[in-house]
Amino acid sequence: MDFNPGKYYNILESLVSIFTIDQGQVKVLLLRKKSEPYRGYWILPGGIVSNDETIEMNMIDSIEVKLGLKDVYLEQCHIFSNLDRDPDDRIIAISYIGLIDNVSALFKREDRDDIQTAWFKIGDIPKMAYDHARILKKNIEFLRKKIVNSNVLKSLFPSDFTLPELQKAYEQILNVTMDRRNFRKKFITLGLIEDTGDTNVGGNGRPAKLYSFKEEIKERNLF
Amino acid sequence: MDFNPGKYYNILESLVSIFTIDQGQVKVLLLRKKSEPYRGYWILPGGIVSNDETIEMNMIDSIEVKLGLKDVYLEQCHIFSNLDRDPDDRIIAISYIGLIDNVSALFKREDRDDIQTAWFKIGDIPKMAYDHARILKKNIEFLRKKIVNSNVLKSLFPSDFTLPELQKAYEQILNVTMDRRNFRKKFITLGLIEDTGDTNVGGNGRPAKLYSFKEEIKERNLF
DNA sequence: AATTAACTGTGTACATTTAACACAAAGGGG
DNA sequence: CCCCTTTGTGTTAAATGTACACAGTTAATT
Repeated sequence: MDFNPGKYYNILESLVSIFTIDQGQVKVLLLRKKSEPYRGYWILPGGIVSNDETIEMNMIDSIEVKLGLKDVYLEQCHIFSNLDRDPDDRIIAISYIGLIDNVSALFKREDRDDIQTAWFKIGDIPKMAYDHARILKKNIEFLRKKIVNSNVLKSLFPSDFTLPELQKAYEQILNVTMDRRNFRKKFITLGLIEDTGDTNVGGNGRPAKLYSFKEEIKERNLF
Repeated sequence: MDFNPGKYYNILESLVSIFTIDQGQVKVLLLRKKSEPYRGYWILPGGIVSNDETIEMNMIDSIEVKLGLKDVYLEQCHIFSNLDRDPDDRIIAISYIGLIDNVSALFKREDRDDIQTAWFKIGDIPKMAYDHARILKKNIEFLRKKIVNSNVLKSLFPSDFTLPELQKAYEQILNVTMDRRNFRKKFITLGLIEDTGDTNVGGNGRPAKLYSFKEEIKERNLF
């Protein structure tokens, strides 16, 4: 390796698609760009990685400082290094998916002058800056594979969820419909969840039983 | 983003675990370190990423220049950014898996004074420098998932392979044994391979039929 | 109080897939 | 010609997935 100054110096940004369940809808958190270029377009939150921190550390910091969110479940997804990502600079993007339950999501910081955020349904994404639409798409694809190969959705449903709620999340992410009875059978016979003994309140019909995930998050074929 | 010089400048290296089939054995290509630190230990091949190339370009170049190999099937695996990876420098590693068929693998460049390479059985890895053992392990784990979710092993068996050969590759990578008849049935009923009409020669028992993969590489649940 | 609407919980029969298993076929070597 | 080795094929039982109908619980309506 020679020392041609700069040649081997790269700028890295971390980008995250944070998902949550809001009113039964799977949503992703986006940030509105306040300045040119792409003013008014939406972007994935993230930060520039310093050379004295890990990418994960940077990700956690960015999420906490800019969004006010803590305890986001993170998983590395993909690196984007095409030269034309940003017309001005050469920046390599490292994308993550993040999962946060609806209660923790309430602590999201209020919008300020310089930061405006919003949750969008994953089927209804606004116009996005740079190649962020592509990155988000890849991240959703990643999440899709993840939820059929692990109980990772535990992070969206930390405790006391109903099976119809869980099923709706699966249906939205996988973009399919499932049979209620078979869905229930699957999760119970796989031993993934347990009945808490309680039922929920305020629904429209018969109250649903409340469940919680038994095991920690780990890989396991579900579907 | 401020312009504190250097703060946001990162050094990236690409590292690849190139797999092939050699005499029925799944092997990975390693490079022997000729200088301190870790002299004599083995490392994954790779290169430092310049800021005028994509990581993939760098990977392809490194493989061609240092190893003399072309047409390696590549797939991104994981990023390692811990601060203690290398005691001297802060280098972020981006790992890939590479697959190359046994014929193309023959074109590997001869060893020179500064580069010594060798193929190692994946169950019999030598002592490795830095965190490369960990990275290789993660890459093998990645390959493992990959072969049950896609026909990616097509890159190791470009044409005219026998089913027992293919099965042995699966068994080594997954570290299991499988039933011959069920294995055959699986690949045939899934429509993944087709009979070429020929049989191989020089074996010990009954000559095996030769097959070839029908489809291009794509994701699909096999096991 | 009875009825209706909306939603949840449970069981059962059928189809499909996986898993286990035994024997015949083809070549090489004595 | 027999023996050894390895490959190719079919069949059966078990497990899993799929489709489907009805009963339970609550709130709203009459």
